[in-house]
Amino acid sequence: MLNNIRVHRAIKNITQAELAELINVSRQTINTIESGKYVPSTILSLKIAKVFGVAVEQLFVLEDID
Amino acid sequence: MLNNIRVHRAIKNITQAELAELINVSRQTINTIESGKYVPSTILSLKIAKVFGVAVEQLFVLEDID
DNA sequence: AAAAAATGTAAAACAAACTTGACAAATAAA
DNA sequence: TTTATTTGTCAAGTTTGTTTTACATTTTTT
Repeated sequence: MLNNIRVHRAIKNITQAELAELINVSRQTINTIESGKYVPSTILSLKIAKVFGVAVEQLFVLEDID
Repeated sequence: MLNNIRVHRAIKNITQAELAELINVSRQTINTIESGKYVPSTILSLKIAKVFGVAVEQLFVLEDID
């Protein structure tokens, strides 16, 4: 599972803390998601995608083949 | 959080068990997601959306205002 | 180069998602 | 109207996501 949060944060020029605040989660949640430690819930994915104005599919990409 | 899984299942004419098998989860997982008991992980959302050929946003809709 | 801001990381605790197994209720088919 | 298929639900257990607190490291600004 890959994600492009860092890229979209860069495009919008906001910090992890700012993104966290926008969707009401802790900064560590953003940090750990962004660094691929875990995949967020669908609710968070939708909220993050909404902030960036993109589809969930553009932010999170399935990679494992099963 | 609303979802349209049942509708898309109807369109594709597949059972809960068949959908479950397609994405390698238990039938109960599909059943409970479909009936709104909990929201799936982003990984499952992406897989389900892929099966139906729609975006995650078309399948799961945020409704609570925060 | 020093100070400030941003990011990485870790542990403990809790919440939410998911599984299995098993059975009841409803719907469809024979 | 009996049988088969599909769907609903419950409980217990495991795994994964999320929070909080706290500190270390890296990057940016002055």
